Amino acid sequence: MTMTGNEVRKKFLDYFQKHGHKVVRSSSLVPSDDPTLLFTNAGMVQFKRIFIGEEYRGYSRATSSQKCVRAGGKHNDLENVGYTARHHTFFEMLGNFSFGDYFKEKAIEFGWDLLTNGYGLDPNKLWVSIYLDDDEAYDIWNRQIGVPADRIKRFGEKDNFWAMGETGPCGPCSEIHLDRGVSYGCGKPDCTLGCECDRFLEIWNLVFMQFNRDVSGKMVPLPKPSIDTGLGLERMAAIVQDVPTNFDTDLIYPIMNKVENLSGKELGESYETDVAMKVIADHCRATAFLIGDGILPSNDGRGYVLRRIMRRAIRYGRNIGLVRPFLHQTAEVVFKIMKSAYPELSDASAFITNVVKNEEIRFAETLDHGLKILDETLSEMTAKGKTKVPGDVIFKLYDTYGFPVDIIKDVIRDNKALTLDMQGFEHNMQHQRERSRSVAAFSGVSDAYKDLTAKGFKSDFVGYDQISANAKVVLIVKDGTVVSEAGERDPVEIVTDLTPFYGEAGGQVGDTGKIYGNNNHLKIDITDTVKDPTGLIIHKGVVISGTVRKNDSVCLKVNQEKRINTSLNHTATHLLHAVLRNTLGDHVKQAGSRVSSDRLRFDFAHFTQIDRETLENIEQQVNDQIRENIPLEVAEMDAEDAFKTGATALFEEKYGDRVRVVSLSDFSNELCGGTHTNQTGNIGLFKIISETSVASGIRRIEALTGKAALEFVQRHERILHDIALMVREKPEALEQRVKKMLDGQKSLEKEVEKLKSRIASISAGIDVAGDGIQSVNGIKVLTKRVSADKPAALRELADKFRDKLQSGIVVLGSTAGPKVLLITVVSKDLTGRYHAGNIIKQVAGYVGGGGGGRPDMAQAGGTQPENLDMALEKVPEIIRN
RNA sequence: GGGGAUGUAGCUCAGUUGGGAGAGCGCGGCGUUCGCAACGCCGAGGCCGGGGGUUCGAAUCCCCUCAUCUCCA
Repeated sequence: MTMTGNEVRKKFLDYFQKHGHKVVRSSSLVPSDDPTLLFTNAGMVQFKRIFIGEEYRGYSRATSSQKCVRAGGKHNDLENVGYTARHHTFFEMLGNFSFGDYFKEKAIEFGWDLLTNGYGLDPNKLWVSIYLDDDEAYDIWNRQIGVPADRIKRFGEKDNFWAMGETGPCGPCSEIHLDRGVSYGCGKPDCTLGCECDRFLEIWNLVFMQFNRDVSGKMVPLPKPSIDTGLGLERMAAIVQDVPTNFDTDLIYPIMNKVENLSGKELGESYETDVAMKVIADHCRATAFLIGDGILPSNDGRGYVLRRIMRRAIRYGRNIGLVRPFLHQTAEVVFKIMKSAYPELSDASAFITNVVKNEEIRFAETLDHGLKILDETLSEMTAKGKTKVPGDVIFKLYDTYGFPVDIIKDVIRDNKALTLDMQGFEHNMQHQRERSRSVAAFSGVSDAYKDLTAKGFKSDFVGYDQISANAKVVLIVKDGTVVSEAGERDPVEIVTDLTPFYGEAGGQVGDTGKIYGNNNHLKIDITDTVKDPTGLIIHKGVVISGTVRKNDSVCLKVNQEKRINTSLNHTATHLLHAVLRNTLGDHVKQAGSRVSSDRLRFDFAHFTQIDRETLENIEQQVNDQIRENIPLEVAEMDAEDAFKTGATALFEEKYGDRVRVVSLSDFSNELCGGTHTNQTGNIGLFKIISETSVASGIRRIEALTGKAALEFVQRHERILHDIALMVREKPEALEQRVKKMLDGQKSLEKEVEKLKSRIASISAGIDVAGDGIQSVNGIKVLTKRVSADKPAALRELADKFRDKLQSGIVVLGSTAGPKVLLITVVSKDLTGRYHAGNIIKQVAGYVGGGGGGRPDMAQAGGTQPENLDMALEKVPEIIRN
């Protein structure tokens, strides 16, 4: 009986649930409270704060199957994928966790029991590694479990000691390995556990967290040792299904199958084909899940890593003849495989497919453009007889145009005469890396709050149905440190046991207001309220009068007007979100929002600009719902239940076990912790004020509600009214009127230009009666002062004179305000002997300017109008020389 | 966060130490044709992304800004 990958996952979670573990949903691939980490890369990431004592949850045993991505950042497996049996950018990590509950003994027991009895592995094929001096673990393995001494190996810090970072919790670990038999091995006589070959497969890592390493490197025993384990799902599936690589399991193989169909190639055909198929299979899993978690391809941060993964897959696709967009098709196989474990992924399939296809098209454009530039560069080189493509040229193609180096290599491969200066390229890359290295500053939770959060303290938010409340001051922080009291003009951060103040979260800004105490002798002005990742609500403000002390009883009052306006905007945001999905399609995903008292901003995934008509339609629909005066309903329920009801959830939000679902009839249904108005009618009016782009594939709508919306409309109406008055026309007819005026203006401008040049011609005496013409060196030379206000007018005149002269030189001058305009035209037959530019330079010298131009036409100017006549008189002399 | 590139006609793009804004496709008219395609002739269409500066003069040089593409972290 073989187990499917989904069954392997289920068996693991069921086993630990049976043993008192809480089954926890996989957290998002975007770590919710750790900006230093690019992606969730291990099962313990979502429990990190619990391990270091900054957070407390209602359970001490947990188990999960965690989505993980290792690409970019510290753990980067990207370049290895495709060439090995087990490297992935995306994988699932099964794990069981103990937070100060059981320790080594139980962890080892569970692990062994599940592997041998649960998954049915042969105990005689299992090997164990432990940390050098961890005799405790040795005893458990050897005496209690009964693993013979010759199958227990001790390894050093590199292999069997785990640490979260330079400092923090750490401890020895123990790994369970499987001997797959000599057929997988290298065949060397000394082949044993630890050998580089494929015979021994590491399957399960049990981490015994028992120390805390401080900055000096000293290791202090933790009060409550913990357990963190990790078992790769794909690897386990490969073992259970008895297949050589993870790629052969039912979790991944169907994707490669699809690639075979699309490309017409077959696995096993050649090494290159196999690599390409593995790369595509792996990368489209990562792609699907990353986009599913709200990341979009972009040019920095997480989005950039996603783009690199996608483009790598596309590149390998080209190697097996997949030149048309294909990645979105293979991604559909991922939805199918993962549907039972991750239903939300296939729910978002239309959106994900769209994003992928869009990126494929974009990359194709980049490649086309790059190929064109590459061709030009290469033909230029061969023309000059060069054979080595310089490193900086390769770098420029890559850096500026995003043209992949391997494709340059492909092109060169066909052209044997050329070589690439890869060393020079690497040198440039290195330089770029050094130049752009910058510290990613992360202002985490201040140390001042750690003691409080470690106790599991959470501020009690009572602001959903009241805007003032009495409470006790629990913590006062001044300049980042805990203080027992704060006086007048002190900037403070205050935590109370309960509060009606909403802390900034989910796009809604924090409340402002006042805190009173001590019979109103104490007054604190609160300018912002934030919510830290563990649930503390922190009031930020300044003490206006009196002194605030710890344990004081105070009264907190939220600024009512701002709160109400914010609530209106928040409810309107939900309406807008629902209308957008109904109107534009299910691919519309919220990508961010900001709800404040004076406006609302909503960012969402959509590929094109929304035309005027649709926008108006959206605005109308939102207002329709407002007039329906729908009562707002709020329900608290288990997160699992909420997802089942199909409530819209955001990717980046971290949801607890209990969630709040905000519904407006059956029109809108969203997970939301924000404050709302209780009837949609309160919103009054909803008015969109702009629709713009924020990033590729993301649009932003800004809108107003209530009074602000009305004021906006009135302001615009007033402007319209004033303009109508100005042009004496009804507002309804303004458009026609203004268009007519603009058209009229344009034709008038043209008419003026025409007339000006006619006047200039006439006043210049264009018929060349001999007036002003001299013979110099046997050439007809015309110098004349004319009136022209622009260089173009002067040019036109000069051309006319030249045409009349047929052969000769024309020098014209004019004054325009404080400046002088000059022009010289030499007829074509004389350009060999006279250069207009040289002549004009000398003439311009007399009027305090300079100039130049082509041999047959040159322009100049100057700043001394009083010298113009004198300058023109000098012309014959200049030409003579 | 730090670099590089691009922005010119409806579209794709030229524009060479700063000196008359262009081509191809598309569009309109006329001609050829029974009609269409094709072809020929003529024509309309541009704050050269926006703002500031240097200069007698800026699509071109400098600074700022916006948008798009791209690399690195």
